[in-house]
This record gives sequence, structure tokens and C-alpha cells, in this order.
Amino acid sequence: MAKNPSNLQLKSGRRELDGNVLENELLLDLPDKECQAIYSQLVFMPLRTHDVLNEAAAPIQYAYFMNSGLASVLNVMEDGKSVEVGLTGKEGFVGLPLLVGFKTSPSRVIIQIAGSGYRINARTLINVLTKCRTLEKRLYRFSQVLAAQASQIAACNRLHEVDERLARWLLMSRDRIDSNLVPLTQEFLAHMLGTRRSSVTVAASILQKARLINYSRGQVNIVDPKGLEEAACECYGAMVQQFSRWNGESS
Amino acid sequence: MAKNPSNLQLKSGRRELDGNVLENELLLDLPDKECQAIYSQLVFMPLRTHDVLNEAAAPIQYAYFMNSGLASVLNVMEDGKSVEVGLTGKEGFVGLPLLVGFKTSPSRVIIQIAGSGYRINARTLINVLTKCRTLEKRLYRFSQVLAAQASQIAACNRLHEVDERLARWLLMSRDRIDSNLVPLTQEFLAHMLGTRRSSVTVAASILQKARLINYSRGQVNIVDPKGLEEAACECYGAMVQQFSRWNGESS
DNA sequence: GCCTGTATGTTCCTTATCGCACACATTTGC
DNA sequence: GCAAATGTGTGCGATAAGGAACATACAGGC
Repeated sequence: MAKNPSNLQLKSGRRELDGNVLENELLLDLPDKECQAIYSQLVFMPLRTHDVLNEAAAPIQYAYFMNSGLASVLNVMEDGKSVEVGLTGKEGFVGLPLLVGFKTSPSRVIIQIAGSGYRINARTLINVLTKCRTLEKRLYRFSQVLAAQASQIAACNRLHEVDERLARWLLMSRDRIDSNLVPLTQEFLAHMLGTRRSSVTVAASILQKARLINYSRGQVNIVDPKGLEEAACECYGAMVQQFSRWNGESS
Repeated sequence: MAKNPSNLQLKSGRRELDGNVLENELLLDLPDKECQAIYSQLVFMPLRTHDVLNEAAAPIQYAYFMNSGLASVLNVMEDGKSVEVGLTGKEGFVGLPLLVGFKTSPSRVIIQIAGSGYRINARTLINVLTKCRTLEKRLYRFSQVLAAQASQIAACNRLHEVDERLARWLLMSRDRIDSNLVPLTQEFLAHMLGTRRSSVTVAASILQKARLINYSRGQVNIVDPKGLEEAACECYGAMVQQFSRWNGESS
């Protein structure tokens, strides 16, 4: 089921896999041997908005290499309130605990913006990774990046205000989907930011009045990215800097 | 300098290293070969309150295996405000980014409660780890634990109130130093919780009036741990559960 | 066209927290 | 014992958000 060789167009040197353009940055430019080991195990999956990739405290069945769209890592409280603690697009991977032998996810991971990804069975991933050291290393590295992101968000959630956090969130999403059109309702932005929908309305209208964004019925359009950066808290810039610093340090 | 064999009492089978009782849980019960490789590179260090182990955005010179006391991972903003995003005692390690080849720390790590640890030069660590696969695996695992902790704290910071977070913090510290006496001023608790000192005063007096803690001049005494758990937000229990779940899944 | 569900805007009231200031208490060094 | 540094208690006005309800606005199906 996870294995479906007949469907696969294996072109390790090219940006194509399973008939689809391969965008995931962890999978690109792997050594040929690793491509052969892992590509045949991947199943292309359209990912629709609000699909749940992992449920908190539940066994991780599949891991996902994101190809497009946006996945959010959420912590959900007993009363149903939730906060986003991480997000990833085509640069990322969902299922990190598997790397170290953990079978369950500490958080819920859902699709916020529809797209696609490559799915792999949890056990298969572990087996394949023993043959894919380059990929494994990239995954470990990505887990550090995501951890740093969670840390920054932790601080941001405590210290900054709704409109600043909204601006930060929009910019981070834009960066990951390469588009100034962010298709999200205020209702779900509220879940991300850990606030009420009506607080999002207020924050969004502040940004709209400042001519930084336009929005209507689940479509946010970033019209002035530069200005939005100034409206965002320093956390956005801090994360961008941190990641570029680490990119420069790749050993 | 990092190597000081004459001082070392190498007793791989026993809980002693460099003349001091070895408490760090990552270093205990390693295979003999790994003990020999790593122990000789470790330098015992007393760690005093407010020592800075890593500075945010700065190169990581040394990594530390905590032996006693408590280290806090802080994110510090431009205006000087800070929030704790993780904490670790003798179960932990400081210097995780080194594992994946990153040279700088994303956060500041300071000693909150004095104790001791084993220090190792950053480059030496990388070399030694190639010979210590068990230890390396434990470190990667610990990094997942710390990341999950950061996530929960991120959500907690957003959704829960000062007194609940204070109770959570006290319990987490107690668990890590194995003592109901937590030597911390309200000033520094405020830095942890990302709030003002006077808010800590209010929160602490709530807990004291409820006969859950006693405190005076930098000494918090937990007199009713059970009661304090009830006063804490669900995050404390969630983290305890999460970690015990993962412990059960060790493969 | 109309109806229905979803998305957004707005109001009123309450509350936790902030920012700031100042008083008081306890320890430490001289 | 006194001074200085440090730690703690408190009060007061300002404010960002929360809770909850209600009002509008738009889209798509029929």
C-alpha cells in the first residue's frame, strides 16, 4: 500500500517524483543511492485543508514530506483551545519523533493551507533511513530548526500583542507558500494565535486600515510585505535571521 | 585543557567521574567503550547561579552535561524582556545545536539553580560522538523531549494565567532538582514567566495563602505538592504524561 | 430571485495584566 | 549599629483581551 512502484516515475536527477513536481527541500538533491531507497517508498498525497496528519498523544502512522501548502503544529488544551507552536511548508517534514524511536506525536499536526506531500509508513521510514544518512541528517537538522521556532513562538505568545503576532504569522505563511495570497478565515487564524475570532477581526482591520493587507471571506492578500514586516514583532525577523545563520553554518 | 586525565578517576561501572558523583542520566550506564571515549574529555564544573552557558546567536564554545542544579533556556527580546522556553536538570544536556552541525545557539542558557555539570569542548564533542552512538542517540532523543517541552510552554504562555504558570514552573523545577526547596527570587521567576515581578508577588501570595508554598527572600518551599499540582494548569500534567509515554516507547 | 450557511464586524461588560511608583523588610558589609 | 543593596508588598490608573451576544454581509445552491 505504501509501496506502489508501478506508479512511480523515478527520476532521481530531476525534480519529478510519482508524476508530480518534487518540491520538498529535504528530498531534493539527495545522493542517487538514497533517492532509490526512499523514493520508491513515498506515496504522493493531496493534502486538504484541515486534514489531520498526526493527532496529539496518538501513534504516528505515517510521516509526511510536505511538497506544497502549509502544515501547522498545534497544542490543544482540554477545553479545546489551541495554539500553533510551529508551521512548515515544502521545506519540512511531519513525524520527527519517529526519528528517535518515539511512536507518538506530542502535538496535533493539521493542514492549514491545502497542498500536497509524500507520505511514508512510519516503520518503513525507520528502515529506509538506515540507508539514507544524508536524509537522516537533514531531518535531524530540521528538527532543530523547528525546535528553535517553537521557542521563539513561546516567547512571542507571552510578550507580543495580537496584531503583531498576526502580522508575523502572515509573513511566515507567505514565506512558506511563496504567495502573498493566504487563504485563511479569521476563525482559523484565531486558533493559530490562541485568541478569539473577534480579536482577530480587530487586529486584521488594523492591518487593513494601514493598507498592509486586504482580506475578505477567507482570503488574506498581503499588499505591502515590507510594511507588514514593520507591523510584525521582532520575532519574525529573529526567526528569519536565526535560520539564515544556521544555513550559513551547514557543515 | 578539556583533557585532564591526571585528574580523572575513571570508573565506568560506578557512579563516579573526576572525583564527583556522576548523576547525569545521559552519561549513566553507557557501554564501556563509550565511557572511555567520552569520560576522559569531560571536565567537572561547578555551575553558579546566573552563569551563562550559551548566549543567544553566539557561537557555542562548550556543551554541558548537567549533573545537578537547574539550567533555563531563555529567549530574550530586544527590550530585555525574557521568557523561559525550556529547563533541564540532571536529565539533560546543553548544546543541542552542535549535534547537527550548527555552531550557534538560538537561545540563552543560564543556570537558575546552582549545581554542577560536565563541560566538553564543542569540537571535541563532535569527534567523540562519532564513537559514542548510544550517547548520540540519547542526545537526539533528549532534543525531542526538549522540543516538546518548548511547544507545551508556548501554548501555556498564551492560554494560562500567572498563578497557574507559576505553580507549573515550581513543580517542574522541583522534579528536576529533587527538592521541595526552590531557591529563587521573585525577580527571576518573573523573567522565567515573562511577566513583572509584582505579578509574581501577587501569584505567589495566592499560592501561599492557599498553604501550597512558603517563601521568603529567595527561598520557595513547596509544602503541599499535591495541592500545587491542582493549582497548576494542565500543562504540568501534560508534560509529565508525555515524557512518561515516550519513556515507555524507548526502542 | 430567495434561503441558508459561513464569514466578518461590532457592542457592552468584565478582568487579568501592565507600568509605574513607593513603602517596607531583611540581609550584608563596613 | 548604620548604610547600602536586595527582596517583597501594595496601590492605582491605563489597557489589551476575554466572554458573549447580536448585526451584517456575502456566496452558492435551488
